[in-house]
Amino acid sequence: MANSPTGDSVTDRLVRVLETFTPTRTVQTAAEIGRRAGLPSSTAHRVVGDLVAAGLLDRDGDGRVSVGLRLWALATRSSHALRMRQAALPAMERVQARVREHTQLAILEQDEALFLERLSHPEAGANITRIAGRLPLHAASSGLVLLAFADRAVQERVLTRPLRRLTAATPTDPATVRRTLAEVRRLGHVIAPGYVDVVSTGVAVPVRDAAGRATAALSVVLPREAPTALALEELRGAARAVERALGAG
Amino acid sequence: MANSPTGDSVTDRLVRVLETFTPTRTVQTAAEIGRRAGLPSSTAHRVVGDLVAAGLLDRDGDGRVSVGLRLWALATRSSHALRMRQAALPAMERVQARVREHTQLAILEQDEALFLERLSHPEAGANITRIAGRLPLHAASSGLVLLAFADRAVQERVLTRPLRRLTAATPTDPATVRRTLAEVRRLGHVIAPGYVDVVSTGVAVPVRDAAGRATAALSVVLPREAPTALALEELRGAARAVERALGAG
DNA sequence: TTCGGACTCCCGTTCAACGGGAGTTCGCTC
DNA sequence: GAGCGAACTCCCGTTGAACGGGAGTCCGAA
Repeated sequence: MANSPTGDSVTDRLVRVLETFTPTRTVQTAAEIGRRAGLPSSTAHRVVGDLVAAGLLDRDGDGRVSVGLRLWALATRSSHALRMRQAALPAMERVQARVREHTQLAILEQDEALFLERLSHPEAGANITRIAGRLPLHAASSGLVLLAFADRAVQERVLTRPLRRLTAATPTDPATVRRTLAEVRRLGHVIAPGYVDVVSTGVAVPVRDAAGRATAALSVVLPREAPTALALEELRGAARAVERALGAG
Repeated sequence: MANSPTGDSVTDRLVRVLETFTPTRTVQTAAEIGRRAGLPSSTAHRVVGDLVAAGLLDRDGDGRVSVGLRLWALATRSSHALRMRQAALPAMERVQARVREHTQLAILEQDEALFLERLSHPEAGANITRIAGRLPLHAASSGLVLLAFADRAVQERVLTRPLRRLTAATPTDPATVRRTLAEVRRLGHVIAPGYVDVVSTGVAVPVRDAAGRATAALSVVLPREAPTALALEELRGAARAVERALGAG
């Protein structure tokens, strides 16, 4: 029946189906989903029907479906993301007001940096990241602090896999990244010029828990050659504020 | 096998499991989940294990589990909630800066008002609603505008079911609510004194689509006897801004 | 009118999920 | 430290729900 050799439970497939949706592809037909998830047509239609019935997908006027609000409502029961966001927002607003550039909050998820929140500044330039967007840990400034203060196991896993190059400046040599991580641990911050986007520099600091691990990263995206001192100072203060808020909450 | 008589697919059960989590109960043991979802012990443990493997639940140090970040990441592929939130946030920030009270964004979901976002004001009092929280449509000011500009079918469904009383002031007579809805349609806003919480008054306006239906509601929570004129004016402006942003986006 | 794609329905096959039950671990109480 | 209960894991025979090939419908484009 299942032609796929490795573990393919109903739950796995559900996740696969949901993952066919991306920020730029938010509505699809059942047939498209089936093709992308590798399901036979009749199965795809049945599964999509089930998910619509359960409210995890919404069917619009025509046959097209999108990820359902129900799922959003269920997901917000995720205490971690929500609590982190709540704890960080006030501090992020302060940073953004002073630095007047994009201010971001990211966490480590599935060996990538997942951006939970972003405050944009109208005067600031364009920005690649978006809420719920992801970037590789070795490239984004947020990712580097997350990685620097993560479990050794995560570091090994990430560094033994090929490191994707986003720009000419992206470090893709594991040894280089290792040196950067050591430096990050020493300084408590990272400055990543052009790693993600040639015209901008990311500045990031960790939000750490009692055990010293980074539970999140706060970052600011500056123009490539802009001074970083103010951003760094603000981020440090914000990180401490978030740590206090998490401890208190 | 399935002892439950009515439709009980794997997907349904997955949703039931996730729904055992609430904003105040964000971590549970597998056994607790099983009890609350009405599953036999061995099944509960197996199912929870599967969900953890799929990343939809996270297991912490001990045996306890919480809703996984993975789910959050999947859910944010829900274009509707995310786009609405993005479109509304700037306008909400303006309202909050001027009115200096809790400012909220809600949408209609599963015949309830689902709060997508809330900006709290430190000077403002306590507030019942929370992000991802829900309130009945006939009680919350947001709910009333959502209901007033919703499909007739939704209105009938809601009004033919018993209307829950939250405070002495909550309207629970369908005829009264109908009159209120007509009024809301005429005025384009609603003022709900004490319906949800005796000490506060909700003021809400609809964000409408091209067809005139409410796609969301913006609201402000004021102290019970506070003047509402400023809030109303700000909300109206904000709603128009959100409508423009949605149209442009 | 034909063609192709999206979708629905049907139905025989089959295997993965089911859950009872036994066993293990842990922490608490007396 | 014996006894107890709860949480959890593992095993395994049963079975019915999910599977998916295939045929049929609908619709729009060529």
